Amino acid sequence: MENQVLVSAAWPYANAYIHVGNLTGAYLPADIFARYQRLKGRETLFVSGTDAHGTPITVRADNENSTPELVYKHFHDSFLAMQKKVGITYDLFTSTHTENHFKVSQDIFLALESNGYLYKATEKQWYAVSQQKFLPDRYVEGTCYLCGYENARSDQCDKCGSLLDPEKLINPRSKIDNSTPELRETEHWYLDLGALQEKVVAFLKSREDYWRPNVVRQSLGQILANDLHGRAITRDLEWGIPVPVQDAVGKCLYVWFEAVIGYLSASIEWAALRGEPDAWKKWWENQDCKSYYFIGKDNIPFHAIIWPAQLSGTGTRFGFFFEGKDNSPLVLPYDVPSNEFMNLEGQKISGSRNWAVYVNDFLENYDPDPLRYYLTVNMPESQDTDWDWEDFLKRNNNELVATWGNLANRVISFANKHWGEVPNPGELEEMDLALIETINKGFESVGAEYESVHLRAALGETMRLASEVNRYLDVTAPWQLVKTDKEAAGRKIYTAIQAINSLKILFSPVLPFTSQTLNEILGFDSCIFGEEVTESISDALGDHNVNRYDSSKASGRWEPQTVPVGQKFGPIAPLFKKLDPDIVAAERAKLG
RNA sequence: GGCGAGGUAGCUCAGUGGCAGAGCAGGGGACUCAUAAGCCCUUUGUCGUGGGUUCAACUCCCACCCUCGCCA
Repeated sequence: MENQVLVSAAWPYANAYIHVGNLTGAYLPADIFARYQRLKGRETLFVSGTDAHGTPITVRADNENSTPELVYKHFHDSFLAMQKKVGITYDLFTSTHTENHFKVSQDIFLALESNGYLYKATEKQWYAVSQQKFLPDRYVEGTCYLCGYENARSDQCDKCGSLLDPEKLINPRSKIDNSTPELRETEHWYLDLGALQEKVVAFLKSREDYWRPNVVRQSLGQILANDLHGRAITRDLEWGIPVPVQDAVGKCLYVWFEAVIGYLSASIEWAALRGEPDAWKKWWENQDCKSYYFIGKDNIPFHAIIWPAQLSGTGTRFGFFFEGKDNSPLVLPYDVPSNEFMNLEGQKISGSRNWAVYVNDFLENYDPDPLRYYLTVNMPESQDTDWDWEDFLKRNNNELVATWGNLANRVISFANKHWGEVPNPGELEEMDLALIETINKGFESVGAEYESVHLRAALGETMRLASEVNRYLDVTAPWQLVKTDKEAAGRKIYTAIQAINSLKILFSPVLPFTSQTLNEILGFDSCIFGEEVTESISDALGDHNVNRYDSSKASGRWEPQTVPVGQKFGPIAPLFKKLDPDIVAAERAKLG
């Protein structure tokens, strides 16, 4: 079986904090999937980073009297902190504002150009004479030529919702100094998507049978209905990656073009940081490697159409520019398991209306595993779902605490009270062997769900197995047996402990923190997973902080587990907290 | 306007050409190791609307309505 798996998650944009919808849309499913792959023993590379460039960041910097670099770093650092707290274990989480990413992006540009997939064209853009520079569309406001709204952006009217042709805007004015801009011609590079259409369609069709229908059907339908057309990949901007051509003064790569290249550049940076600069090729030049892109539905066209087009168009020329010799073709996405959206209390999540639950805020008051549990059990895998505080409370108290946390607690407390260690079972009986067999089979049944990226189903199956153990206890009633036949009672408790010990691994992709706690309660000093570490890296662009996954102590394996007879327990404590119903009203009051 | 997703139990959501499902909520019961948790039993549905294909449609086809997204 193939052994390399590339797991990647969408690159968060550096002008907003991460909320629960972002987390469940892309970062959490990617992490759960990566953890599962690591437990399976596959060589897993899980990368992402901050999307640092583009106009919205420049706008924010101007509004805050700051600089784009400071704005991006502020949010980037908040992402790094969030990831550690909620347990998103990237092998590398970097940013697009690195020397490495600049070079890789520029080399992809050059490779596409060398293969004939770029062309130049002239268009008209608003130019601020007062500042002697071109203005991005959203820097220009004026009167909407469709509805007459006076504060429309040049590319979109917020009043009537229409996308606008910037050139037709009435009474244009610069948002910077209210001066009147003029239209000037400017030359830009275009990616010739039309010439790549055939490759993209073939790519999508070859994956049609196993991709989620909302991803592949929309993409194919869109292309077949409208055909792909050339798309500008450069802008007149200062904050971004310079176009690697002599006469391209003041021009940068458009963010949509360079951000997706981050998947490749982050893999290359990861290899370099590891001291094995060619190691990334095991994932990118190895056609047996399966690459998964976890994204929200807003990102589907970029990952299902444009990124495959960029990779196809690059062919073997990237290596030529990057290191002086042609590369083997780069691996196209194996799957793009896009999620839909999570709403909040029935309404769309919106930062500007304060209708959001931010991950960092949530973790001030609650633990990460209950968050991961609720977001997984309610993950928008096939349609939009809703975050509802009352539902969160109930699922925490009635499912996570009651079924799984209580199971672990009741068994271990009972064992500790009567034996003070894992009891000797004597000879196991049919019922005991049957339970162990049921749980052991879980590594296949739950694993099968993970293999096909059905995370909700995987968790549901795991919970069902936990219920099996609760049922076993109820039937065997060791609390009665212990009064008459202590060895028989020990046999039941020994069996339940073995089951719980395996469930610890089965739950661990979703609940890594409490699985580790349980590991220690059961008397082990090993670590199931590695650890996320923040480091500062210096390059020609300055410093950037990254998160890296240190797997040196990770020893968890996706296989049936055994606790030795006589093993002493660690400090015993409940895995989860039961929450007070009052939090529902309190949390709802914070919204809006 | 074009493309696509969704409309299933009070709630959140699975599912499928062959007797409508899970969890939660509601009702009843036996137990007591455990975070008053767990276990057993149990009620509820015009499967968006109207047609069609079929021995059989929630499922396939057509039209329509509603919600959401993408593109123009």
